[in-house]
Amino acid sequence: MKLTPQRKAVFDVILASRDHPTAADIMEHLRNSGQRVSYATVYNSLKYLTNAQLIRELKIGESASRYDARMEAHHHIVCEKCGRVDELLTPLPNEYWQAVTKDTGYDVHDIDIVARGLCPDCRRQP
Amino acid sequence: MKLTPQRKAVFDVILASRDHPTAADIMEHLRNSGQRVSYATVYNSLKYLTNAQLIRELKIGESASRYDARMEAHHHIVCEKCGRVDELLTPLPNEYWQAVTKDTGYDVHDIDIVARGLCPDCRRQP
DNA sequence: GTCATAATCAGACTTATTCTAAATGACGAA
DNA sequence: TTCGTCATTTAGAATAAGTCTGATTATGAC
Repeated sequence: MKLTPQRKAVFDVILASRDHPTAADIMEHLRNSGQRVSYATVYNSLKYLTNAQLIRELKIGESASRYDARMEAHHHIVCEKCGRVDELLTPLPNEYWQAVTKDTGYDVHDIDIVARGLCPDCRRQP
Repeated sequence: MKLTPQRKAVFDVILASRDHPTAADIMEHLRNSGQRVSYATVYNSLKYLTNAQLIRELKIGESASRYDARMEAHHHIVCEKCGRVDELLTPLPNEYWQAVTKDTGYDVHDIDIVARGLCPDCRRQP
């Protein structure tokens, strides 16, 4: 009694979407495809899926969190013009981790990167 | 008619605080020091100061934005236990910028890093 | 089938932030 | 000075994202 139909439905929406949908996007998608879900369930599902490591939550400085079903280590890049969020697969060099540990004295668990700029499409149209 | 007394007061609070205060922290600080300000003014001031490049806004995945009066290029590291936010001065190597540009096709304007881990104080007390 | 527990639901609530409309203040022109 | 204009401040209403509540509805174990 874990991956309920609602949770699976939420997961499927995230998997299918190539963008990184927000809770509201997911709600809209589910409603449009004729499923009746409550907001509480969507958020519950997102939390469950995050704990289950099936998705991850992205907080990239917008008001609403986005969700990503790609679980391999990666970062994100946001277009400042059209708002689209792409995967950023460029890995951070190991020396950077080491330098952070050394410079801050922290036990570093995780380093998150959000780049910003103009996406290829928006570069073309000024 | 620009850097009004209220805006200066907000700026001074951020300058004086070694932590990175939220709007609510700033409000509290001002009220405690006997100044009557409205929330709208605090937010207006924060926006003005940000535009004037006197402070910057930090969105590090918490619900509330924090504000930082240190303007030189730098990043942040958050303690997962006590929540404190420290400066992360370790610069990102130039090759990383180049690699991001190459890998994504974006015109990269800015790369933001938020590291997470255990601060030196919290490492000591398990 | 019965029971305990977990998940769902609608809607109320909270928190951070923005908006609104009225009041205040600063400055330049007459 | 007095006026008019326009930016700023204010209190409180409005919004947006997310969480909580209490009642209802599955689900699986027995």
